[in-house]
Amino acid sequence: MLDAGAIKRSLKGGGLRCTPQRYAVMAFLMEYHGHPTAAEIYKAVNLVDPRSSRATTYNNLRDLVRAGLVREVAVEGRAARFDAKGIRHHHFICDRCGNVEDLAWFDVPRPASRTLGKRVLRECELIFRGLCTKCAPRRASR
Amino acid sequence: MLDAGAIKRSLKGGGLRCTPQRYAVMAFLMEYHGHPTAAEIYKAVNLVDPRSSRATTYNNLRDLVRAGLVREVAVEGRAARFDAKGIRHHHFICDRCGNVEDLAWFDVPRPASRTLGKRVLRECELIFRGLCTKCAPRRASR
DNA sequence: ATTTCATATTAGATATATTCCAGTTTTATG
DNA sequence: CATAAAACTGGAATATATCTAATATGAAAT
Ligand SMILES: [Mn+2]
Ligand SMILES: [Mn+2]
Ligand SMILES: [Zn+2]
Ligand SMILES: [Zn+2]
Repeated sequence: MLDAGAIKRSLKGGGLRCTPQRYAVMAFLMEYHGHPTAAEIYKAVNLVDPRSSRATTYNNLRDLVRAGLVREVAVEGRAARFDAKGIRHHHFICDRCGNVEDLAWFDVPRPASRTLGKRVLRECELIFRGLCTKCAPRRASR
Repeated sequence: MLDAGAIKRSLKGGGLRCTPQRYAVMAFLMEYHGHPTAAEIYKAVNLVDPRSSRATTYNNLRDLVRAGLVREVAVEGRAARFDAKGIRHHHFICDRCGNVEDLAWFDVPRPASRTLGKRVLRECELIFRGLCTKCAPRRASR
């Protein structure tokens, strides 16, 4: 479905104006199941009107990440990838093709408060690495 | 101390020739306690002879990561950072200054093999985020 | 409905990070 | 020492992301 009112409200909640360009980025991330790069998002939202510039796409992604609505996943050597922070989940990143996949959430033990010291903990991110379903067999058979 | 023979052996073990440039990168990462960028490593190893080119520094870091001797930490929007894979540990990355800090290792539960499916799991990486000791107080008092 | 202005958008330039290239040098082996 | 695979080099090229400054717009207040 994709409730337009809900998106609008969540933008407002994050202190962000609801502009067509920003709405388009958020809506795209919410309905697209995957982890697109900024370039892919830019392209996708521009398939439909109105046109959004590259700078605006980057600006909006930055703002949405700051507002806690979107997560940015840094992948070594490649462009950053994004997903809407819907249900909590972990990630699996393929060594070979770089694909980012969702894994069901499970709780992660926090570090002992002694080891944290004066640091302020906001969140934790658990990334599993290896070969994805598509890459695993061909690597094994080589 | 930094055992030259040990470094040489670990390079050979990873199927890598021991060249002065590659040795310098590995030795630097082993004695330096921190998470330098490729540019910082390039600069550091060139303070002493022999001179290493930028391309070679990148090539060697890539090879060392592939050989499992070095870990690459991707930080969103910034240059990748590297550390020698000595003792297992987790990372804490500061939201504000981007600094990467080591946290004592503790075991992380693996995802159920049912959820992994045909994926081949190699390792897991746990990253904690928030404000580092230096950034925490000033943010709190603002 | 109109005014207002902080916020957002734009195209293009710029900055930063990383990889590629093709010719030369070096390492490790026998 | 001869050999061949691997590694090195500087510079060009590519990829990614941010900046700039002029213009436009959302939404709150009238
Ligand atoms: Mn995800
Ligand atoms: Mn580390
Ligand atoms: Zn894959
Ligand atoms: Zn900090």
